[in-house]
Amino acid sequence: MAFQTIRGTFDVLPDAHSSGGSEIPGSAAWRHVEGVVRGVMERFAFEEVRTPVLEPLELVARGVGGTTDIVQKEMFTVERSKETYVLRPEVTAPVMRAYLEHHLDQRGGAQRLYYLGPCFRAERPQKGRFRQFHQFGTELLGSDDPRADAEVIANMRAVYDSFGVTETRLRLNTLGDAADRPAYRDALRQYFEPHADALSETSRQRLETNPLRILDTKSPDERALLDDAPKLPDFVGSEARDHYEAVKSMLDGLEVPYVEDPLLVRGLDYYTRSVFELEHAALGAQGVLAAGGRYDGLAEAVGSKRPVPAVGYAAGVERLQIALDDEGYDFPAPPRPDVFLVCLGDAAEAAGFAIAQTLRRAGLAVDFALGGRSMKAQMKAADRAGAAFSVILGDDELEAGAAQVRDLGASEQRAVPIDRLAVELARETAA
RNA sequence: GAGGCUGUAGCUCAGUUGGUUAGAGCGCCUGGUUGUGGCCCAGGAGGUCGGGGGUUCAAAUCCCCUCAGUCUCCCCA
Repeated sequence: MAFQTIRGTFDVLPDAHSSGGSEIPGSAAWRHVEGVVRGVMERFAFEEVRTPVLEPLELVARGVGGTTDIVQKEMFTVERSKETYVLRPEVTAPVMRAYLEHHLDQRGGAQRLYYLGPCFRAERPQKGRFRQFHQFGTELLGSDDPRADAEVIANMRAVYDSFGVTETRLRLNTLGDAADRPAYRDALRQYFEPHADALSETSRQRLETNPLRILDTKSPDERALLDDAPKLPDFVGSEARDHYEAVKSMLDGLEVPYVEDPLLVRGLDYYTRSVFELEHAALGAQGVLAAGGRYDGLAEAVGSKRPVPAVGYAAGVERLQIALDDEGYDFPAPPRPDVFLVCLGDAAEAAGFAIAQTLRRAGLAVDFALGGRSMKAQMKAADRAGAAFSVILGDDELEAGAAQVRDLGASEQRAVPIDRLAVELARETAA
C-alpha cells in the first residue's frame, strides 16, 4: 500500500468499515444522520451557513482564546506566502466572523443559523475522536433573550430525541457576565495559592492563565480541594442570575430535563452566562455528545465594535454515531437499483446500454455489469446489488423485440416488449 | 506530551519448544447448468508474515530500531 489516510482521518466508503478501533459507518448512514439533523434544524427554522475550512489564525486565536489547549497545541496551520491560516478547530468563531463580515444583523431580528461540516484538531486520536472530525451546531446571534438559550438547548435536545438517543444527561450552569469573572477569578487564585503544592502542573499553570479551568479537574485530590473553594454562583451578578433562572424555568416548561452543575465551566474562553453539556450515559465522562453556551463577548473579541449577544452549541457527529451504534439504531436501507441489466453478447450489450439510458430517463435506477461476463456472473451481480428486477437481453430477445424481466424477489419472469420496458418497470417499482 | 497493547491474504483470525513450497473461515473469480441470482459442490487468484537491521545452518516465531494502529492519562465535540 503506497499511501494511506493520514493519522486521525478516515475515508467514508459505501460500506461501513473499521478504521482501527472505530467503526466508520457507510456513506448512506452518514447521509441519513446528516438528513435527520437538517430536518430538526428546519423545524426550528435555523438556516444553514457554510464557512471555509480555512480561516485566519488570528480569528481562531482570539475567538477561542489564547490560553486554550486548542490554540496552544492543537491547531493545524497552513503557511501561504506571508499569511498563516488554520484549519478550523470549531465553527462558532467562523460563524461569528461571517455574521459580522456580511452584516447579517441587517436581515432583521436575531439570526438562527446552523452548520454541519468538518473540523480539525491535532489531538492524539482515540475512539470516537479524530483529527478531522465533524460537527454540527446552531448559533443564535443577536439576542440576549433567555428564550434564545432555551431554544438552542431545546434544539440540541430535539436532535437526539429524533434519533431516540435518550440515555443522556444535560448539565447546566451559569458563568455570570464577563464583569463578574475577575472577582471570581481572584477569589479562586486566593483560595488555591496556599494549596499550590497540592495542584498538578497543569492546574498550577491554569492558576496563572485561567483559574476557572481548574474546576474542570478530574484529579480526586483537587476535587476534594474544590469542596471548600469559592463557588461560582456566589459571584454571579443579579442580571445574569435572573437570566439563568429564566432559562431554567423555560426548560422546565418544555420538560427538558437537566441537572445543575456549579463546577461546569467550558474549555473555550468566549462563554458567558449559560453553559451546558449533553453527555451520553454509556460513554461516561469522555462521552460529551454536544456542548455549548452563551458567548456575549465573542463578537468584540474578534473585532466587532458592538457587542453581539449570542448563544449556541456544537455537537460531534462521530460521537453521535457511536451513541447510535451503542443503542442499536436502525438505519434505513441504503438505496438499491430498481433494475439490473443482464446482457448476453455484443449486440445485446450495445442495445442494453441504450436501454439503460431510456430507463434512467424514466426515473429508474439502473445498474449493469461491465466486461462481458457470463450470465451467471451477471445474475449474481444483480442479486448482490440488491436490484428489484433484472432485465435479460440476448440474441433471442433482440430478435423477438421483447426482454425477459425477472422479479428477483419473487423469482418470476415474463417477456416485456423492449419499447414497453420503461413504463412497465416504472409501474412495477412504484407499487 | 507520558505510559500500555497490537501489526500474518480484501475481512476476522490460526500458526504448537525457531525447522521444508505460511493456513482456515468469510469475501472475490471461474466452473458444475452451451442463457438464469440467493443454497450446495469443485477449482482458482490473492501474502516481500508492517518496514529495516541483528542472532542462527534455519526467523512469522528470538533481539534491537523504526513506522503504523489502538487504549489510558491530558484535553476536548
